[in-house]
Formats: sequence, structure tokens, C-alpha cells
Amino acid sequence: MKSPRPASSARQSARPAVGPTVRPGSRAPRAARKSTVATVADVARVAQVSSATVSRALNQPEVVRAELRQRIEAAIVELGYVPDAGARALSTKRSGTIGAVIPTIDNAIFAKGIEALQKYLDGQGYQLLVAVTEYDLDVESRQALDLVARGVDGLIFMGNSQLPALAALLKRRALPCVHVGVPNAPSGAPVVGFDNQAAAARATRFVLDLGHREIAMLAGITKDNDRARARLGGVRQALKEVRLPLPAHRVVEKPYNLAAAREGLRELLAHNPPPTAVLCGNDVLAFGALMEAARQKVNVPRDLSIVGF
Amino acid sequence: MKSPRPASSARQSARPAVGPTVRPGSRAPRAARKSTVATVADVARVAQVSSATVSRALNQPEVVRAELRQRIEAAIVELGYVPDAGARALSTKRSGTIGAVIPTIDNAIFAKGIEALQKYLDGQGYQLLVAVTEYDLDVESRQALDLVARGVDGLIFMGNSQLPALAALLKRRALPCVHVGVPNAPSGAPVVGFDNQAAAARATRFVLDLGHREIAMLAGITKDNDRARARLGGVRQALKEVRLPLPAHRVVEKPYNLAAAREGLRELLAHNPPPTAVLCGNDVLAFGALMEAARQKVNVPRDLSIVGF
DNA sequence: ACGATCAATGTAATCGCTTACATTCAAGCT
DNA sequence: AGCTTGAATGTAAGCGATTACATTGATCGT
Repeated sequence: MKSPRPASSARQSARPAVGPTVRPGSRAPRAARKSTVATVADVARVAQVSSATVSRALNQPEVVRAELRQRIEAAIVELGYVPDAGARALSTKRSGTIGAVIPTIDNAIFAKGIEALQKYLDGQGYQLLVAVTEYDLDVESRQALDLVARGVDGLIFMGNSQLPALAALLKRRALPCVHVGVPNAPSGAPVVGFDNQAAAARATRFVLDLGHREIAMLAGITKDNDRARARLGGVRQALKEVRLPLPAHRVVEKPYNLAAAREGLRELLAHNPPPTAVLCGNDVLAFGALMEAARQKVNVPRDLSIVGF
Repeated sequence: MKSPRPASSARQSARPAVGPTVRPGSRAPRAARKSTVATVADVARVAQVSSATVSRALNQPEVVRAELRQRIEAAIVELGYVPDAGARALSTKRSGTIGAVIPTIDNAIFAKGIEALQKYLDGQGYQLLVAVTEYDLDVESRQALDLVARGVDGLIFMGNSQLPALAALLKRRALPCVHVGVPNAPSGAPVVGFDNQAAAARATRFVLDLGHREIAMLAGITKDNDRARARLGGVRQALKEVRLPLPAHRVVEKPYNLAAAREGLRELLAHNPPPTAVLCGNDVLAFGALMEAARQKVNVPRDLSIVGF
């Protein structure tokens, strides 16, 4: 090929689409692997009806005579027929599937949430497909794409910081999305959540009202996590309102696991003066902090207040 | 239709399959919904190549000239093309998907296991589909069927007490299965696990060796759960070996959650004489038991030994 | 120079299922 | 009796992607 664009249809018209060409020798059917898996056609044959009727018996039983329905039912059992979801989706443009993209499954909050969601969707005749991102936006994009490829009819995200490319794709395909844990979503998508920043600010003011002045934050990793970011922002905001500083050594970001949380508290306590109150980015961090405090014989709440989220 | 079986092909031959029938008027293409989602054909058109080349560029890039590959790549980006996994599976008979059927996701053991598994499979180019059964064999069958319908290339089960119908289907389709947490599987399928009964028996002997005689078991719900059953069996076996009885009031079955576990321990302690050692069906039960013991000011391990699994 | 060989593309059949239309047949009307 | 109408089935055209074969040039060997 010389030029990249040799007249729009040059390639196509190289040979007339339909022409006097000799018809190539008869094709042998593709690998006649008499697969052991039954299809609609098999069921139809056994039940002595057409494939259309089988399909109808499956999807709109009312329109098929009872007698046929029984024959079909019997054939299905006999053959161990299982409809191919992919083919069905291909044909109907609906997969009966919803995808959920979450940071991790190893956190009671998410685990319980997913289980509840799955149970609900099950009742609605939908199947839930779960993808885990491990708090990485790139992974999130990949996983979401995978779900789209799989034909999900809708998507559920934690937060709303999807990469632009992904967001564009979702919009293009007009895929229904729900964003969880945030107060608002891009392009007005539905949301289940609350204002993380406002909530964090409120918790901070509460601590301030208790008289604390040496306040620290044990936050989640804010990169790639808009919720964690918003919570840290909330703390900053509340402190700013009362003109209190939040020096760098009073902020530690740690992943959401107990070991990291304990390490985080150690770091916060290492500086003088030590904080009298620590706001934690989530419950795991708070629990880890409690453990570390206990280990260090720091009396909570006498010497130190710990706030979860 | 009069008779259910009017000569094998009566219906079929009512009209000759191919005949002099008038060709029905030309068909209008099905609802010309100029859908906004791009297909291989669209990409092919934009890139000025055939659909086959697009497919090849995606699956065996080496065989496509670099120039075309770039044109195709560009077209893909321009159109926001996402290959349809269902169609691909239909065509190739492979879905690149593995299904895991587990009792619950809300248990650190399973959550961590699933996450690790997913990460591993991801590396192998497979996607993991998770289904939750809530320790119910019927649900397990349904979910597994769903996964099969979705075309999974393999299945992972907890335990090996699948319902006969399901087992038959799996065998029929020759679907690769792995059973986890059990020492052996039906039809010699691969297994990742150990002998629950032997392990439980061993733990029991250990407790016996410590001198305990008043032994109780806080088991999981054995119905529909072969692992729980095996563990209880192991305890029974070990006690039997030393001719110790395991009266009904020394066995309590509870679901795997803290509240139930605490209730279980309360029940066990309610009878006289109270057990001096309690074997628990899993860690959740053991932890719950510890909590309840603490609450009741029962000193562990002085007054009561608690063994997890 | 000419057929053989090879690499790169194109053509079109197929996968299993749904569904728009066509076809049949019996019941209902006038 | 002749038509209309409608319920129950059948026929066959897609859905989107893969891939066996065919086709086309170009490169090689003798």
C-alpha cells in the first residue's frame, strides 16, 4: 500500500462486491465438532417444534400451547440444555447484568453492601458482576471497560473520579450509572451518598467544641480516591474556619488496613506536642489507631480522642 | 395439533423446505436503530480495511502490517469501540472467564481469597465472576447454572456437595471444576484443601491431651455445608476414640456470625456441668465465643478453653 | 523469466438466540 | 357461504466477532 488513503473506496472496489467471479468450491462446514452441549435447535428437534417456539416457551410461556410447552420442557431436561447468555445478549441487546466497580471487597462495608446489592438485584432478575480496583483509577477504568464489553446494562461506581476517557465512553454508550458515597455525580447521574467533606468538617467542629486544639488526621490515600480527599478537605476546612493550622506532620495518609493504621498513629504521636485528637479517614483506620493506642498504653479517650468515619 | 407425535417429520414436511413458494416481499432491515455503539464493521469502514483485518489486529497484531494496525487503532479510538465479549465468546467458544461459587463474601477468609484469586486470574488474562450462595445448596445450583450460561471456562466451588442435577450438568459439559476446602472431589476433579474431619479430630485430641473431659462443640450450620459437617464429625470421632460421649446439649450449630456465636456459647454454658473446652467450627465462631466469655467474665483460658478452626 | 512460495487481506460462513413477518387453521360474523 | 380476525407456529434475518479459505502481489530459485 503506497498512500494511506487512496480514494475512499479503492480497496473495496478492487474487486466488484458482487461479480462474475467463479464461485469458490463448496465450503466444508466448520470443524464438525459434534459438541456435547445442546442448543435451541437441538431442543426444538427433540420436541418436534421450531426453534422459535422453544425460544418463546422460554421467554413468553403464555403464548405457547401447554402441550408444546411440556414437550419442550421435557426436551430441555433430557438434553441438559442451558441457554447461552452471550448469544441471548447479542440478540436482545440486553444482558440482564449490572456491574459494580468497588475499591476492595475486603472491607466489611463493601462486602456487606455488595451482598445486599446482589440479593436485591437477584430479586429483580439481574445478575451482579463485581470488579475490584484496589483504589487504582487505571484499574478502575480497565475493569469498567471489561464490564462494558460484557454488556452490563448498568454500572455502579464508588465515587466519581472516573478517568475522562472512561467517562466519555460511558456517556457515548448512554450507560446508566450510579455513583455511591458522593454527594453529586458528573452529568447528573443518580447518586447514593452524602457530602464527605461536609461530614468530615462537622466531625472536626465537634472535636473542636470539645476543646481540642492539637488535632491530627489519619487519612486514607487521597490519590485516586475522591472520598478520602473530600474527608481530608473537610478537616482542613473546619480548622481553617477557626484559624487553626494543620501542619504536614499532623496529616498522615495510609491505606485502609490495620497495620498501616497503627503505623500511622505511631507517626502522628512521634511529633511534639502529640495530638490530643485524631480524626480517622474510615473505620478501619480508627480501629487500627485504637489498637495502637492500647498497645502504647495511651489512654483513650483520656489522653487521646479517636474519631472514626 | 391432534396427536403429540404425528410421524417424525410431519411438521417439517408440511411445506417443502425449499420449494416453488413465492418469495415473500423483500424484508425491511430490522429496526434501523442507528445505534451509537461501534462494531468491528464500523471500525473496518473507518480504517478502510476488512472486518477480518480488524479482528486480527486485535487478536494477532503480528500478522497485520504496522500501517494498517495504526489506522485501525486510530479508528478504534475515534469510534470508542469496545469489542463485544458475548459475540466473541459465541464465536470462539471461550469466554476468558472463570466462575467462583462461594458461601459468602462477608468473611475475611473468603474476601481475601477472592481478591487474591481475582488478581491472579487477571494476570492470566481471565476475569473472575463471583456468585454468592449464602450456604444454600439450591442457591448454589442456581448461581452455578447462571455462570455456566454465562459461558465460564471453569468453575470453583467451596466444598463438594453440589446437587446431583448440577453435578450431572457439569460433567456433561465437561466443565473444569476445582473444589476448595475439601480433601477430595467427585469424579476426581482437582482440589485445594485438606481433610476437615481429620483436622478437627486432631484439634480435639489436643484438647483431650490437655486433660479436658467436658468438651463441647460450637459448630457451623451443617445442613448444606459439608465442611461444617466434617468438622463436627471429626470432633465426634476423636471423642469416640476415647469413649467420651458428646451429648446433644454439648453441640450447638450456629451461622457464622458474631452475634450467633455469642448466643451459641451462652447456650453451651447454660448446661451443667459447663464445658471446660469449646471447639469452634471456624474463626468467626471462636471470636464470638471469646467475646461472650469476656462479657460473662469467664476467664479464658483458665476457666474455659476456646479452640478455633 | 516463470512457476512456486509466502505474507497480508478480503470474503463469507458460523456461533446460539430472538423476533419481525409469513403462514395456517379454526372460530366468528354477516 | 365467504370474509375477517386472531391465536399459534414456522421461517429466516440479523446481532458482532472469529476464522477457514480464497485471493493477490511480491519475492525467490533455477
